[in-house]
Amino acid sequence: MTNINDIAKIAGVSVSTVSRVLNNYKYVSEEKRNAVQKVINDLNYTPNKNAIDLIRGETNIIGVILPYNNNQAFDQMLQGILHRSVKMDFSVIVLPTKYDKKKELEYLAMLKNKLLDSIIITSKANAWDEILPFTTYGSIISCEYTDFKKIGCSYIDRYASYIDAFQTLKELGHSSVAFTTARGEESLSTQQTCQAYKEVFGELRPGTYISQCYCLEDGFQAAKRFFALNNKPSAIYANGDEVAGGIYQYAQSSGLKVPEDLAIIGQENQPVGVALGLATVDHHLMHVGEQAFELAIRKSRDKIKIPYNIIRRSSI
Amino acid sequence: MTNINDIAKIAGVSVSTVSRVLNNYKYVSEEKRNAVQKVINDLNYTPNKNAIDLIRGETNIIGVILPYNNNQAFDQMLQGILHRSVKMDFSVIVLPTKYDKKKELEYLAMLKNKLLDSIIITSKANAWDEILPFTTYGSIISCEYTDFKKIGCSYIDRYASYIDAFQTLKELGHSSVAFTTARGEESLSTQQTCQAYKEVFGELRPGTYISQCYCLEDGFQAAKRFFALNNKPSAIYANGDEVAGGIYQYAQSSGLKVPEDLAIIGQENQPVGVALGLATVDHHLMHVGEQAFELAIRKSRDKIKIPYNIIRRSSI
DNA sequence: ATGAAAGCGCTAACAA
DNA sequence: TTGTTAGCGCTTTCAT
Repeated sequence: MTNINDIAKIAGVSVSTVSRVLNNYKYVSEEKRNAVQKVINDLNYTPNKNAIDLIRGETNIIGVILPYNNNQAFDQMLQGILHRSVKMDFSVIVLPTKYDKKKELEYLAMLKNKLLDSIIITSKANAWDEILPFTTYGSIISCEYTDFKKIGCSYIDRYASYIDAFQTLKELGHSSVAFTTARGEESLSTQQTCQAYKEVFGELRPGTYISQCYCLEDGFQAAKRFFALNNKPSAIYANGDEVAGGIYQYAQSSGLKVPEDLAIIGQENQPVGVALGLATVDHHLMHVGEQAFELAIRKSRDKIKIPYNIIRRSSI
Repeated sequence: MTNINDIAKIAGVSVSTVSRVLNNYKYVSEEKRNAVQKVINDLNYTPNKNAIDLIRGETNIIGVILPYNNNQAFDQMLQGILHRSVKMDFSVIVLPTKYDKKKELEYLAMLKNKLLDSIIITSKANAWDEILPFTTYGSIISCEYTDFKKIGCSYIDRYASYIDAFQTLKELGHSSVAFTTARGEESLSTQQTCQAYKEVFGELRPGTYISQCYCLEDGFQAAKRFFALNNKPSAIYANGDEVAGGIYQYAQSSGLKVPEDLAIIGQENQPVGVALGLATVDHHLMHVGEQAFELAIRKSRDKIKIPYNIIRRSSI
């Protein structure tokens, strides 16, 4: 590894002069500047960013905490973040937690360790109490809404969107509505979906929803289970278009007409939903990610609400 | 920022003792170890990873160079890499190039700067000549095959798979086959597809393929253009299942029966293909990513070929 | 305009 | 077993 000392020695100047050339300082004579530059080019030298970061205490790297790397929703936010980061010359480091609290805390420590300028949390395992102290060391942005003043948010009003989705189905005349979720009751969005269901339909009877739905096959199996019940649903609100696609496949395979026998509505406006003509609630998660990135780099603590919209297609 | 000196001072020991406690060295008396640990806990101290990396010259971070962050294929490889990285306690930093040669070189310099242990290249802009010198500073793994001894590869035999796909269509009786690609002739995989086409069907007439196909809508438009030609295809090989899905939609919308009037085969076994019953060539790109990660961390220069397989569904 | 020297926070010989 | 000290590669005063 050739370093700044080598360059200085060969160019016949001091390390500080080399540093000045490197950082485009003034007060360097043209000749010395050229001499140094020549050596830099000849030796194909590049400064050690690590050493620079160590001193400067800034990295131009932002971390993204996300639970899994195989979840459509988190992926979309990540895409949005990457999108913006490319333009702004920031690197993005992906930090998957699997909802492991300890691991999450370790990642947050990277902020303290000056390895990261800021962290975007798409979904968290720890309580905010645990996370808040780290705001001392860098900005923390959440993709879920929180009241805490120290946390910037780029979020969607999930509860309102769930209400809206259920309301839409109700207005179409459905009284027997089922739904699927990703994680179980430990998940905020599952809780909110249940809450919204109660608000719209009055009560949430057991068997109304099925959790652990992530892919097409999960959707298929969920539909199968719903239709094995006494109280068969006339509409299903899926937690994603892939799952909705699986439900659609089940409908097809059992001769159910969509939407006459079964209405289906998904989420996130994915290709599979477009292809199958499935209605969907588009939460614009990519946009959520993009805005989160903006908040992160400008160290803002604003709360930005990203609007959702329902896309009506032939499945409802 | 409280640092190792503070801890040492307060605990009444030397920095090296603190360092030893931090790194679980032996030759530290229980009492000193406890004393140090107590101060560490009290002050909620965490070592500066940056400083550690600077000395050790290792980071436990690997970089992934990919052209875009919105391409199904690259995403899948990235998923595979992330998958493994979680288990191995490595962080992954995403480095999108947009095929910008300069940017790519900057990323490779991160290897030199000891910011990264190794780099996985999913697709590159620069020639290997430009890239090879960086192997001095860390391992570089390619997800495309190359002969260069210094580069480890986790790859698929794309050419063989293209041949196989075209051959499959030919054996089904198709003589008028069209195909779509992502990038144009500057792309290796486009070149290989063309080559394979020639090998199987003898010649590649103009209008046989359409490039810049990335999503459902692109597929739809491509199909539309194919069917505006005099020589309409009886089968289309799409460069992805999303594009294949768009082609399927076009077929539906113009009353073409699949596969009787138009056979469709896609790539990568995506949900949309499963939902629509589209045949596909599964290149197991996630697996490619997983293996690339393995090569990266063990600094291997092996060449691992990942087998593909054709999944026959009702669209052919 | 330029250089010497003091750090940044840590590890790792080397002594003791 | 413990402490002292010399770096890692760079930036940044402070002199000159």
